Amino acid sequence: MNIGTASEKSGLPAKTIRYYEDIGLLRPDRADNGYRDYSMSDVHRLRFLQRSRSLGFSVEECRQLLSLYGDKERESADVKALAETKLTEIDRKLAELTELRNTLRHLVHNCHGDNRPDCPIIDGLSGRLQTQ
Amino acid sequence: MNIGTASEKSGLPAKTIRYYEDIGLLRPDRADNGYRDYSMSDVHRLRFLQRSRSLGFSVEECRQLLSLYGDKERESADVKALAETKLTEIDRKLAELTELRNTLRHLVHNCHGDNRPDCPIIDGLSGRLQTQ
DNA sequence: CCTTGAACTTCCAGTTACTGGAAGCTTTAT
DNA sequence: ATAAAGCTTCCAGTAACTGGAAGTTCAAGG
Repeated sequence: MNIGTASEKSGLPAKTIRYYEDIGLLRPDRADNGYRDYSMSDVHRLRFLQRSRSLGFSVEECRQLLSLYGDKERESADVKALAETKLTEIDRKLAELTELRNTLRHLVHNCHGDNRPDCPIIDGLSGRLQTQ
Repeated sequence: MNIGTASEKSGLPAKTIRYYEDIGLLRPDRADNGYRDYSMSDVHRLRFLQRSRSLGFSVEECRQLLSLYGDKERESADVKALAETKLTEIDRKLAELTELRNTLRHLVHNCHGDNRPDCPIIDGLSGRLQTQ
């Protein structure tokens, strides 16, 4: 499929997809006319990139994560160690997102826009802090 | 407190904190010696920035979210509308993160590094796709 | 068959959000 | 008193796109 279709399916702009190719994150085929030709597997990679980038992982982290299923040479132990590391990070992100959601929910349901300086929302927005 | 302390408490590098001041995200006091002097409220803002940036919100989105408790002029309806919008986004991010975590968990517990091209992990890593 | 517009190509420049380093002033610790 | 650590500004560099120009290719209508 052409880059436009891959863009639709992955949720990434064509510009970004070409950039990801430039930096070696995927290598689509080329058709005879010179157009890039994306497989479903390419689209899977792109969609994965779209997601993990939007969740705050760096391109280099994404490159590592992609190697989890792309690199046949990789040892199982390596894969597991990397996945474990990322799992810890994901759990932290989940906890932070949940807290942020609770805070905003509270704001929507309980606050009236009077913005007192001691509004309990402030703590929630910034997360738990060591007091001092 | 000095920028070093604010950095520790917020989890942001001093460089980044100065940058956030440059682009108008906060305005710490200055001590007589010219050093920046951060209040707990400043630290709250910084910690909030650290979190929401690492969760994939842009600086401009963070600026909006910060206005939720920083801008006394803001109408309650505005605040609520913005918070609602962000809530939807957060829920989507939560769902995606959860899926990514499940996938990695599966990888750690069930895979053996043989990387078959039909490995069920591939689907999980890239999320649900409209098939064709 | 011709043309017109959308979609594709490469290349280069600009933007966002930092990040590193130089050069110099202030504070803290011996 | 002096050395190290921490602060200041400024300027340059990097990461990850993003926009636009200039040209090619394809699909549709006359």
